[in-house]
Amino acid sequence: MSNRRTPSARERVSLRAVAELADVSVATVSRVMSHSSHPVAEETRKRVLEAAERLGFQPNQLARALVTARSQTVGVIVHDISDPYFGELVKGLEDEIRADGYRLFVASSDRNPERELEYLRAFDAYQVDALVFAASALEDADYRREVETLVGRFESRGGITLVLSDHFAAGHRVQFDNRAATAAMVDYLVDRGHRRIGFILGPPDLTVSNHRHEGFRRALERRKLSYDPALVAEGSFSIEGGKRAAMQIVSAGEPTAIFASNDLMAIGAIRALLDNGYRVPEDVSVAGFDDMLLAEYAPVPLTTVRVPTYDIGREGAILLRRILAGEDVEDVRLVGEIVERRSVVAPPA
Amino acid sequence: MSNRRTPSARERVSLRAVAELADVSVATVSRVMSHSSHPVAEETRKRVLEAAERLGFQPNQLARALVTARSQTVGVIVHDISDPYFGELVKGLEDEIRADGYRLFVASSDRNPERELEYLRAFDAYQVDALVFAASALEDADYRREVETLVGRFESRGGITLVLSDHFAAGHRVQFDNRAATAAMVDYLVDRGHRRIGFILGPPDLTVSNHRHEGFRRALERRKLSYDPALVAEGSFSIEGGKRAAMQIVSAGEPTAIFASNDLMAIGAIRALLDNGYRVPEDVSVAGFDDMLLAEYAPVPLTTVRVPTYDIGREGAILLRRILAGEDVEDVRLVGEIVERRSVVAPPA
DNA sequence: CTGAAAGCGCTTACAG
DNA sequence: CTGAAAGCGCTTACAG
Repeated sequence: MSNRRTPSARERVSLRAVAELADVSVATVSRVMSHSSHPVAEETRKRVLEAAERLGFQPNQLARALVTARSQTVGVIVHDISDPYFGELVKGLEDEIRADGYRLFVASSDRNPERELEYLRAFDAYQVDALVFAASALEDADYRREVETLVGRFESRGGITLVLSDHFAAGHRVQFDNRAATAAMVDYLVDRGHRRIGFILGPPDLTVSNHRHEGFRRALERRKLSYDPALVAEGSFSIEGGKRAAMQIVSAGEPTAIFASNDLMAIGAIRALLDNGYRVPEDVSVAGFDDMLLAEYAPVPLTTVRVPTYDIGREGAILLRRILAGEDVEDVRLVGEIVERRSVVAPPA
Repeated sequence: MSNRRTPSARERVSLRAVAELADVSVATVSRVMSHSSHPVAEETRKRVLEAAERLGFQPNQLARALVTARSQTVGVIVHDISDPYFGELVKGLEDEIRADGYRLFVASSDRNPERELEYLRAFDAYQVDALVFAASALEDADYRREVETLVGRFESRGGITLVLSDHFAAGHRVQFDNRAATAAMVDYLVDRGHRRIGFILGPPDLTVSNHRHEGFRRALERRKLSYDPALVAEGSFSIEGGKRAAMQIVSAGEPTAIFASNDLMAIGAIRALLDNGYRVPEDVSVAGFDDMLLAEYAPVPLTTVRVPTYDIGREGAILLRRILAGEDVEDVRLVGEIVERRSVVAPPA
């Protein structure tokens, strides 16, 4: 009488249990639970539903995915999920794709090629229906080669790939022209009278950093301003990096404005400048890039380039839905705009 | 000669293909690919590995999970992945659990009971090995009942549940005492001479909001200060909410300090106060809660309660690893501390 | 409208 | 050390 059944017995309620209780075949249960178009008598359907309810039946998606070859999952690669840029993008993606029944794997590469590749392989192994590159490409030859063959295999299996960043991977894309947006901010600064403009670079091994850098150089050229290496420093897209880079530029180059290629670095720059006795924007103007949620609440409200992060995610999800529905789609192009706040004014006389 | 094989043919490389190429059974291939302890001759292993390499074989995790009843995935529920609080927590979790081969599903409930339940059911359907409640419980009777039965079913199936927030769900937990930490900040304020302290509440349907509110009331009581409803307003854990609440409190209650129950609201409060001609902290002090990355870079560097968000995630992952390894574990307790910056001083004379 | 059966891609006793 | 076979929990032609 004792021990016939341990209390910790793993009870997995399967189609079969429901079928037995409802006294029908598993095929029939499957049809009603998966909302198949195959006809089922109303009375039968009711019995099945009741049995499923009573047993607390939850169809096993792994089994379903295995046979249908559709997992209803998507894998998204970000650099760092604690970076608000990626949080907002993923939120946009999730908000839009949720209703279609897709679930998200999210993975932070930490800009480490090995790590990103490991995640890409894992996503492939989990048979995600789509691979999303929310993170910029890394500039590394081995990485490039590996990504190309992985994505190639993935697509030959019927997977779809979506690029939401400056990444070389072949696939559908939501484009944001980082070069043009960077150049637009340089124009804005020059138009206000700045001639000595410092620039804080992102990590050099990121494609997006290089694109923004190119935008900066080209705009300078177009405006007949020379590119002075003393005015350029690396800030690794972080607050601390922004602080260091700003102090370096200010002590070596006497800029009237500093343009940080993301908001985190701009915020660091403002803080460092303020703490070292510079007035912002009176002594030196500071501009950012991204317009993250908190840009408005920086030590000085930040004038920056708005990247529609949430919408990039959202438009990506819309694209995905249409592709999965078999539609022919075109890439989407999103543009930036300059948000004027208080961190930029004309240079001191 | 044409059309024998469309270029888009879905080529899924399976164990069987590798077995054929290596001229062994699928059992043998399985053993080498899954690093089984079952012995395989060195020469055979080599042949299998080569064949797998040549074909670009990637084991199908869905199939593996189906038979082993271990998916190597965990599902985490947050309120909003674009909120840095959750981003940091998820990062801590991911950084630590990654090496064990676990992958993360992440889902934002938007504090909507239906939505959270939908995600919980989905995670169950995907056979996650663990369910992680990173988000506080919602105060809703139906929600409570449903969560309890879902979690019950999940655990009876052998799933493990991990609670990293103020949530009633039964399971292993990493605890942070929100009541005590809130009370500590009240003590800090009172010790500096404040008697009229405003309080900005989080959303009332969140357990964590209520716990912080309780901490506030109790500390007041302990310090023999009365609870004045004119000094309390709701701010929904958002910047905008913090702005509104701060102005409401300041115009109705003449506080010398405002304690916002999260940093986002504190930042909103500071900005609103500043923009309305109040000096912070000279006219009114402002304290926050969380110590998010950007708290130091608020319009006035924020004095706040540090919640070890990243570590909560990290400790959760460590707990998870030990549980999955079959160890007996105890809940973890993490404590807050007050981080003094520039937004709090003694009240004006 | 219903069901028996094959099969998705793996793992794992069991036998040799 | 190797393999044949059953089975994980589903779906889906196929037959009736």
